[in-house]
Amino acid sequence: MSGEERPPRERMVYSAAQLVRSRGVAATGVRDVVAYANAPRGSFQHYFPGGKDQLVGEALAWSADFAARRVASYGRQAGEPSPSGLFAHMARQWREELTARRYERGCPIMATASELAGGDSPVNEPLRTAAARWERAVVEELVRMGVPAERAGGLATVMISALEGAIMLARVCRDVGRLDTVVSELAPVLDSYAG
Amino acid sequence: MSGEERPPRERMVYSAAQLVRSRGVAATGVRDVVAYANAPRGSFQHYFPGGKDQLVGEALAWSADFAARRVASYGRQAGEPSPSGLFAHMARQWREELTARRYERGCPIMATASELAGGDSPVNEPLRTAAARWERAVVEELVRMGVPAERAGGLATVMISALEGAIMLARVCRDVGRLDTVVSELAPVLDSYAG
DNA sequence: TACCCTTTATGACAGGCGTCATGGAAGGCG
DNA sequence: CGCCTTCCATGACGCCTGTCATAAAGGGTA
Repeated sequence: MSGEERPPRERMVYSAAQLVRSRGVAATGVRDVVAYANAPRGSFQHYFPGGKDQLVGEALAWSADFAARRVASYGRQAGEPSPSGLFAHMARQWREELTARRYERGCPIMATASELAGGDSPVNEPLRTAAARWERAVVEELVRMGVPAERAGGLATVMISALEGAIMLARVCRDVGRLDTVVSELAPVLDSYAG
Repeated sequence: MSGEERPPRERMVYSAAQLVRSRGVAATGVRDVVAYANAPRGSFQHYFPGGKDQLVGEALAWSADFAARRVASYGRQAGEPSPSGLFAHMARQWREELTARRYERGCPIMATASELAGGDSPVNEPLRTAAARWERAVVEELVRMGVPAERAGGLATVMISALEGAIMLARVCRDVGRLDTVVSELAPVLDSYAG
């Protein structure tokens, strides 16, 4: 998009994120990432002395940052913000992504978790951090719109859980309608935080 | 447990399911499966001429069957069945599984979806069939307890989505509390199918 | 006994993986 | 000029992957 393209290191992190969330961690080779990023091969071991684990970890951090920004963007463009509105905002972005890219890419956190969360990989901590960052962004956005703090945590967990599951079902069934279903079904609970 | 152990073929399918849902598809080698199942190595290519894809496909079918049976078991042991009761039933089983096995194993459908649902793998169809089988089992259980048919589909989608996402978060954060949170937050919506 | 079909055994193949070692360009700076 | 740090290039290493080829047991049946 922009005239000058980003430096190789950044391109590799971004590329790793995209490849991981579309085929998973194990199926994403470092050579693939380098080629996808149009980066010099020798640069990989220079910028990522920690190897593949470091690359995946940074890809997760990048993704979490991206997700957090998306969440925070809701407050600035919503007239009358509400929990269900925020949830619909998040789901809509995924709906567009899935249809535009034909269900090619899913959530990098889910992909990494499925493969690594069960063991004791070094990527485990970046993974937990990424999930926490995303969750915290949702909580902060909820609190900002008036949801009591002790209620926001639970709502955020439900929103992220349902969204992740719906993304998965949408990809498996090749049907973005799952996202709409979850949004409309969940709207009542999300907005009844007063009761 | 039982005196006579199951035939090698069945053991391999079962083992494949367990390994896939703990480390993912790509990280699960056929040699691993054979060793884990205590099966003769030469038997793999005899029973699964379709190779790894066939094995993973059958592992998914087995898992879906297992999940469907678990769902159906609720109706037989619940005094006053309700949607939220069914959901709590499903979540409780996962809670026990995750704590007993220390978050080692997740959902095989999620694991396979994360790696393969984006492309055009032969495993894609078994994957979709497995998800549909599980979803259908939930729908049937809901209808059996009096939920209108046109409402059951949406509820089942929400339940499965939220459960899958909560499983993921629980594994990432090593905290089964996420499951309890989702159960208690979702209870109101699930039981308000009359309105 | 001989035969045949099912099941198991074993070794090899080509290819990909992550990582490492080594060496060369590029450019600021004394 | 020389030096040194940053960045890139290239080839190789050992390991593991899924698959195949080939052959040998096992166990009924005629």
